[in-house]
Amino acid sequence: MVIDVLSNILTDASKKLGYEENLVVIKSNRPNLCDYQCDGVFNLSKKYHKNPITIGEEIVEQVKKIENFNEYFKSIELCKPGFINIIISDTLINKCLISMDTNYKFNLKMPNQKLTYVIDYGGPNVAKPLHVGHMRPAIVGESIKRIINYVGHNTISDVHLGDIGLPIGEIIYACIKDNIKPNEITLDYLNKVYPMMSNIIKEDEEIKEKCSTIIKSVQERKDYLDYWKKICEISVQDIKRLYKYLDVSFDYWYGESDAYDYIPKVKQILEEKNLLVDSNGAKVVFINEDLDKIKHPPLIFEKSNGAYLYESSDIGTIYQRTKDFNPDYILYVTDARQSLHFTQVFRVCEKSGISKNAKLIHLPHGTINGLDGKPYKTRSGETPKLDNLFKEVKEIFISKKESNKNMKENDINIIVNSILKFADLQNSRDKDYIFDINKFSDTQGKTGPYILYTYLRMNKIIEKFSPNINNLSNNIYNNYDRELRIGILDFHEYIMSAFKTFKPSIVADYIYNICVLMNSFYQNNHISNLENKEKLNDWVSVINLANKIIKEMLKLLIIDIPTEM
RNA sequence: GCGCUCGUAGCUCAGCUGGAUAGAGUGUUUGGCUACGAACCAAAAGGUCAGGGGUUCGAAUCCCUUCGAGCGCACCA
Repeated sequence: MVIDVLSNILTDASKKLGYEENLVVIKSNRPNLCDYQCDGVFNLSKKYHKNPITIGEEIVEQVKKIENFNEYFKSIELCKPGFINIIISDTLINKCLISMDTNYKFNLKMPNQKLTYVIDYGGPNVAKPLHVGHMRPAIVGESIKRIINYVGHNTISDVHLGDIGLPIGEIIYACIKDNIKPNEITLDYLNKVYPMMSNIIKEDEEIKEKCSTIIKSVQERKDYLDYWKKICEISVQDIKRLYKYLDVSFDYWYGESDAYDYIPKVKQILEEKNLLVDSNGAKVVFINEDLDKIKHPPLIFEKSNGAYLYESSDIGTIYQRTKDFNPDYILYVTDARQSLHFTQVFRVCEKSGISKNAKLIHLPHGTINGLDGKPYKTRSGETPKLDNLFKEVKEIFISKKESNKNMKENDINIIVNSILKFADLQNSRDKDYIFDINKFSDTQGKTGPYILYTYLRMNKIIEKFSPNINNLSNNIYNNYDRELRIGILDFHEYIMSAFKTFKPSIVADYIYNICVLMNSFYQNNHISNLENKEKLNDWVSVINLANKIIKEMLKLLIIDIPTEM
């Protein structure tokens, strides 16, 4: 908002001087010198073969000539090699604050055209119990979905269950061997049997072949369907329970199995386009383009035994999504290790026209590793379960303070959620990280509880005085005050940047910055016993606006606010 | 072998479409609750941005290269 205003003023000034280039203003990286800076003079200097100091001074002089200069600027000057340093006026700051507080979504500009984003995240396999590694794609995906919605676009979310792969075959095999009937299957049994089968299969090719045959009959809807349905039912129930705890929700609970209905159609399209090639008995699609510098391996569409793989079902899913939803984008939030897979799938869809107008984007997230730096593996059987994680963090939190023992159950759950989510979402989504229970139960410093604590302590004052932003005066009283007000104005850049990069960590950064500024302001200015009523209303209004923003931004990180803590 | 990702403070990480003196948290040291919530605030110390070269007015950021780490490469998902 402020950045746009300033950029426009500077660009206008340079155009008046005959320079054809947009000047971009950014937040200052030398806050002791100025609020905002413009580095564009160097480009102009190169383009017009003039000394940057000369050009910079021309532009500064031109800006000083504008009408109402004082409404926008406290000062503008050229520094050393050619930076334009800007200190904005208190009037501008306060005007922006009022317009943020009184407009929809803090005066965030809504897009001219509403686009549709299909977003695929979560993707748990119904055969395997949820472990701590499943939390990441779930909350990263959910957060990205909420950010896209917030900036004004449509989203359609699909959990895309892994419900028809080899692991299910393994479980059905085990059921038959253990003489367990479909209605006798329990969650405990499922949790136990998969790691066991997984180990057996590694050693025994013959059993693996049998499991493979079983799942093929399921894929063809020929046999074992009662087992399959029961396993899915039990597992999905538990997955829903855990997602509910995380407040992660989906518009569709489709699975890979739903894509199987579209595989014949997809196969037909690929055949018509002559893309399907026989290779060692399997049917594959070669995806290399002439211009490629690197060789991509072909995608296997159909196994030599006639069964399909998740490559095939993913293509089927894209066919279904473009047909049913006609999206502008399809986003996949999955582990970074799948990036080759998606390169292959996307290329096949683009080559064959199956993806229509939809842009296909893989948003990889890093792997969650154990303390040894290696990814958790379900098959080892040692992976910490999600349930245990919740329980452990909760216990640690309660033990932190005597008074925590008396907190309401719901408040504790909210805070535990904030601990987990803020710890996770403040990391760049595409980097691996080491899962450390101590890190995940921290309540001091850059953590969820710090944010919530800040919000609640500010809220006490706000409730006491019911501020009115429309009566905001033109004054700013000290540096703590000014830094807070300017910090709030960063809102639009942060939210748009989070949207453009699909990175929740940028939202987390903004929230944290505001909280730091508020705490600093709070601790260095005493508010509630001010005798100057105008000053009192000014300060409480600013805090109130900040708190309103924090509340909405926390929603984007799937974090609620407790009644007390 | 081919490819992808990465290497920033003791530890965990921001910053990467190039900008001025590289930032947080944590840990360490110190100060602050008879003023609105100390899960807080104020301050100090802590860096050859893995090494080397290049591009340029300017490089943690872009290019090349060496070293180191992780991951992926045909019928698992």
